[in-house]
Amino acid sequence: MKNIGTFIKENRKAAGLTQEEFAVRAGLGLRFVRDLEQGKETVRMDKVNQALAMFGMKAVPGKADDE
Amino acid sequence: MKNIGTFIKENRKAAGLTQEEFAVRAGLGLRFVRDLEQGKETVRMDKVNQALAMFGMKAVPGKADDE
DNA sequence: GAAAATTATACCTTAACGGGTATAATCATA
DNA sequence: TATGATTATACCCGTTAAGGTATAATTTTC
Repeated sequence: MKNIGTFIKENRKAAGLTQEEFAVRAGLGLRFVRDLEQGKETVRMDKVNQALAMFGMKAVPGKADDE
Repeated sequence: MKNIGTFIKENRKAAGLTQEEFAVRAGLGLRFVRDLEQGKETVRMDKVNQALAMFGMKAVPGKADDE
């Protein structure tokens, strides 16, 4: 499974949303959405889950070596 | 899939480690390990991944409705 | 049951995340 | 190319996570 930032970026685009639109709808700050999609690792999990929830997902444990 | 805190708690116990031993081996603070296992949602993702890495895992997107 | 070990909760300090804003860079479209 | 839209990077500040320590509660072991 791809990393979470990539997942958000791809699904956001597939939904036809800009980062700004996505941030507003998810109730997140634009800066956070950008940091997340940019692969920042020190983000807060509650915010990450708030973003993933837009696609019916959440952060769960997965094999680390899955591409 | 269970939430991450539960995953850590169960696997840590299965490995026969106390929270303190686990914290030391993972290079994490004892307080963080406790907060994580207690279900604290505002933890930082890099620390969560540091804990999951002890079992070859990392945080990935998963279906939100999986029990 | 008692004692020891483990875990949970509370207080304090330091470092940094998240948010806002501004500016630069990149991409899309004509 | 030019123009606009979108995304990336940088700065400042308030809030808070993380870690340490101490104490209480819980669990385990005898």
